[in-house]
Order: sequence, then C-alpha cells, then structure tokens
Amino acid sequence: MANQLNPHVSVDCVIFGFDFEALHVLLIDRELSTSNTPVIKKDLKLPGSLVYDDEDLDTSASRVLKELTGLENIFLRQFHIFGSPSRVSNKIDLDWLTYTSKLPISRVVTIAYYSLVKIDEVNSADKLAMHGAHWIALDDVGNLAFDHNEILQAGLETLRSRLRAEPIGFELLPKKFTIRQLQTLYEVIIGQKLDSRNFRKKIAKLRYLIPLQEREINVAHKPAQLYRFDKRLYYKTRKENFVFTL
Amino acid sequence: MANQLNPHVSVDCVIFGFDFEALHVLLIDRELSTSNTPVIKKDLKLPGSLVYDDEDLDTSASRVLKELTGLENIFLRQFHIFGSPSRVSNKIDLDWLTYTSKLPISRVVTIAYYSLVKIDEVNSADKLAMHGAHWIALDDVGNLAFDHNEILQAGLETLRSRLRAEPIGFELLPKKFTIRQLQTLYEVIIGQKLDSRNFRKKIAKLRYLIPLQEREINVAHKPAQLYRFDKRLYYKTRKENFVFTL
DNA sequence: CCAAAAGTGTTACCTTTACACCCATGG
DNA sequence: CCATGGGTGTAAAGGTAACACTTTTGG
Repeated sequence: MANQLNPHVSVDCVIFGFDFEALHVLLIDRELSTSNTPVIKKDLKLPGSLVYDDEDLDTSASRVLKELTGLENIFLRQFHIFGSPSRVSNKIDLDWLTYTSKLPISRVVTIAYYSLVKIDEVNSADKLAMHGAHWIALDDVGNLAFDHNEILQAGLETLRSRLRAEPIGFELLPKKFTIRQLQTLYEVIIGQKLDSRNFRKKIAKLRYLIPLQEREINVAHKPAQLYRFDKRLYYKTRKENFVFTL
Repeated sequence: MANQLNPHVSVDCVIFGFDFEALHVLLIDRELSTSNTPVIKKDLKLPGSLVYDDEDLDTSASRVLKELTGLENIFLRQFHIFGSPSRVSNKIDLDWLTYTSKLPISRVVTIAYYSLVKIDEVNSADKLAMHGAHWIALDDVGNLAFDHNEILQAGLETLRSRLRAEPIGFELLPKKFTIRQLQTLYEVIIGQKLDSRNFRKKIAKLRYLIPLQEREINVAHKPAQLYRFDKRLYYKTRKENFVFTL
C-alpha cells in the first residue's frame, strides 16, 4: 500500500526563473502517443507528478523540483487546487495519464505550486533538455497540456500579488545583484516601468539590502555596485504595516 | 460511478461571522461513537463534506454552506489544501470518518475554504442547533477534531491578509451599517485599535461608501449615520496601487 | 441631568512623485 | 571618443498620525 502512487491527487509546479530581461517558466515536453501508435503530437506541460500514498504534498512538489533542477530547499508554495471533475476530460489527456502512470485514472485533483529559482543555480539548459525541460519566456508560452495555461496564469497572478507583500523577488536573483537587475525584475513581474531614482532612494533606506565591496566586471559601462539581501535582518527588522485598502 | 462520494477528497469550511463585538466561527458537534458503543466523547469540528465524484470543489463547499446556513451566493474562497498523509491518523478520527461515510477511508486530502457571512441572514441559532451547529467566538474555541485547529488558524490568517487588499469586510456586516461597526470589525480582525477620527476621514474619501438617509434607532446615545457599500462602484473606480514592500 | 457613543479639524511629519545631467567603463 | 548604463538631489503634493472636545439621544 505504501509507496504507491495515488491516482487521485497530483502536484504541478510553476517554476519561475529570471534572466535579467524576462520571466521564464520551466516546461516539459509531452509526447502524445499510445502503446501501439507512434508519437502523434508534441506539446508542453508543467512539471508535475502524482503523489505517493505516504508522501506529504510539499514533499511531492520538492521531489519534482529536485529531479528537474537538481536543487533542494527552494522557494515553493502551494497556491491553488484545481479540481474540476472535467479538468482531465479529453481523450488525449486521459490516455496520456493512464499510459504514463499505468494506473486507472478518472478524476485527478492537482495542487498547484509556484516556485522561484535562481537560473544560474539550476541545471544547465543541456542537462534540462535531457529531461525534456526548457525555460520558456512567458511571452512565448503557447497552448499547454491539460489546464496548464490556466494554472500558469493563476501562478503568475499569485507571484504578482505576493511580491507586493513579501520580499520574494530575491529568490529569482543571484546572491549578488545590482539595483538595476532588481528593478527590472520588479518591472517585469508587476508589468510597470519604475522611476529608477525613486527606486534607488527606496533601496537606500532598507538596511537589509547590503552593498558589497564589489562591483560588476566586464561590462561596457560604469560597473554597478553589487548588493546582497539579508533575509535574517529583514525578518528581524520588518514592521507590520497596517495599511489596508478598505 | 457518478454521484458517489469520493473517499480521497473533502472540503472543510471556516465560516466567519461578526456580531459587532467579536469574530465567531461556525462549528459542528461531532459525537464520537461506533456502531456498538454509545457516545464516548463530544467535540467540535469545522463543517465539511467529502466531495462527490462529479462535483466541482467550489460547488461542494457551497453545498455545505447552503445546508447549514440556508444561504447561497456567499463569499467563499479556497485558501489551502491540507494533505499530510498523517492528518487523519488517530483511531478516533478514522473510526468516525469510516462510520459516518460508510466508505473505506485511508488518506483524505481536504480543501479548506473560508467564508464570510452576515450573521443576521443566517439561520437562527435554534435552527442551526438542529444541525448541531453553533457560533463560537474565536476566543472560546477549544480543541477541535482532526487538524481543524490548524485549518481555522490558517483561515484566520488568510482573512487578515486578504482584508488588507480587498474590501471583504462588508461581507460580514449587514447591508446598512455604521462607521463604528466597520471600524470595530477591522479592529478585531487586524487585532489593532484604530484612531476613529482618522478612520472616519479615510471613509469620507471613499465614494463607494455611501451615507444613507437613515440613522440608527433605539440606541441610548446619539444615533449614528448608516452607510452602505457599493461593490459595483468600488470595482469601477478602484485603482491598482503599486505599493510594494521590497 | 447623566451616560454613552457620534462626530468633528489642525498640525507635524513622512512618503511619493516628477524630473535632467554627469560619470566610469569597454571597445 | 563614443555608446552604454550607473548614479545622484530637490521641490511640490499628498497621505498618515497624533490628539480633545461638543453633540445628540434614551433612560
């Protein structure tokens, strides 16, 4: 009984990465075929898995992430449950699930997670490709398998709204980063240009953003100051701001 | 197959109500007994249900709410899934579930919803008691069944954090309310006293909070102006504020 | 006339916004 | 020496926070 895949519950992960220009998401090839037909169509899906009977949901999502990226202890949060009885209803999707899981599949409830990774720490594109995984810029995402477009969209909106309340942007940047990189990150996630003088003033007031004795190298312009984010200091000094919309 | 209860997936609802003084939550008697033993213990649980095979998750939660309160079209949002393999592991919990559902139960993942209702529109306390349901003030909640204390706590935190971003407080107030009632509501949810002159100034600027040609009656003090919340106007005039914590 | 909550304004401070030019580096 | 992005300050406007007294009703 234990260590069996549970055919009723799955996890799917929206894994975000940032290359200093745009947000990307990690997607997996899905080859549509059945036991006796050749590949009839390819498309892309979110990384995911059925959950083992004795496995915690968070553990299951961590496992997917680890297998794919090689990383552990990564920012990972469940954000929504997709459980419409008809969400896996078309024949191709059902066949694919039944074939790949070797289990009788009817209704599958999926727990959607979003994850933020530092692209430079993840397996290289070559290694990812061996798992059929690719970084796709958000603007280039086409029709995905199952209801994964809907899940991706919801994950993006969660990221947007959480970014306003928590300093999670740093999960997407290398340990050392420039203010410009941070600003661009906020701009692409929020979808708004920001004034960089005002942005820098904001930064300057935050004691948990610490300028290093280091600058960029090999750039064809004045090299920028590097900073790091001190998470511990953030949580020590953070003050609840009781601003509410009403 | 259709219209069968799915023994793997349930919904649980944290239903909040406000009586102008404190937040309350709607809880249900659970009588612990088995086929051949009498009632051995009573405790309280969140209202919930297993999900039918052909039933949407939101529909399932609405069904629970309707059965209990008599209300439809109520504010109801999923906020977390609880799916630890050991969350229903003690014998009493397992026996109860198996006995009441008449299904073989092992692991159950539950989708937790929080709901905001106007206490004056819900079934009266008498009617509720016929379903074994009671409004319990948050401060008076003791040990609940299963992991329901944890679910309740998470629901409360979700309510707190959403209240800062969305005007959902009005779901807990009658259609006509006073500024003092609104302020008390915010105070008990946020857990902070607010300055009432400043609070009123804030209100005065909001065009979607509309003073009525009506005042309180039968109060032993100067009767207060009544207001209503115009949801449509709110969504028409709302402007995204791009404040972010960083 | 008393108790109880309603309602009202001002000031100091802080935050946000808008806006333009010189600097340091690589090629 | 040119192209590229790095880095800087000020002023006006708006929002937030702190604070005490008069008004209106029921009993």
